[in-house]
Amino acid sequence: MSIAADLIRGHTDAIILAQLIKKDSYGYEINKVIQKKSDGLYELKEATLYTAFRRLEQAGCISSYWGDKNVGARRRYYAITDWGKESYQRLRREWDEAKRLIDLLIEEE
Amino acid sequence: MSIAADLIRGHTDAIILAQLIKKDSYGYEINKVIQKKSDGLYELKEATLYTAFRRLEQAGCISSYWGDKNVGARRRYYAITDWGKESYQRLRREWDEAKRLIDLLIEEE
DNA sequence: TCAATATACCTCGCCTGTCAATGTATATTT
DNA sequence: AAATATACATTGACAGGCGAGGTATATTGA
Repeated sequence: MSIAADLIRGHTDAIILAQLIKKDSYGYEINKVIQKKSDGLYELKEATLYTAFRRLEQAGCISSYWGDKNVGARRRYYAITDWGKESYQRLRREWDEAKRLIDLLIEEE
Repeated sequence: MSIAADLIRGHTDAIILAQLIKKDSYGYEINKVIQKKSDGLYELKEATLYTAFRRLEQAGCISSYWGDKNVGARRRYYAITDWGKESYQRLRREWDEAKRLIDLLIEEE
């Protein structure tokens, strides 16, 4: 990973929710998709990822269930809730606003 | 302030340096300019602001000097260094990259 | 006149998100 | 049989942000 991770800080939840809107998924897979999407520039650290899952579940944004144990290592699948979808939309709006604001404030006048 | 401050996290230094590129300034003034520019949507908390000054001075990005005591309360002025200008340019490039990446990762496909 | 407000700086301690390190277990590949 | 990939999880430390508290001077308005 080469991008300044500090700048992505705070967007972890939105990134995860964005994946779960498409389909239920599990930690390892979500991270692989993110790495691929970002062309290897970014990845969620495992500790960060699983911390985020706990936080999102705690907040009622996602729910989890164990996948079929018959294939490979056990997987904990996550599904986005209605509240999670609302939260995702809110986070997107906040990102648009923050982006506009930061652009405004760091420009060289 | 109404914008999610967590999303601005990590941009404090860039925001301050952007102001100091234009002219030497001091904490209180910088904060007022930011509030005005953002139309009251954002302000740096004092603790955040002064912590950032220490950090930036420590890093050699800015230098400071006391202003004329004859008018009003004493002011500590800050000036951006050559290294600070380089850092600012780097932070801007990193922001452009981070922005692109976040847009990519939080989009609904 | 004098109380309130504005200007201006500073620090302490807590909170939160991130992450390196470490651990567990199974499946596949060599 | 060993190495690698898949998959999840926790602990402890770190860094940035910030609420709360403090100091001091200047201006304004009742």
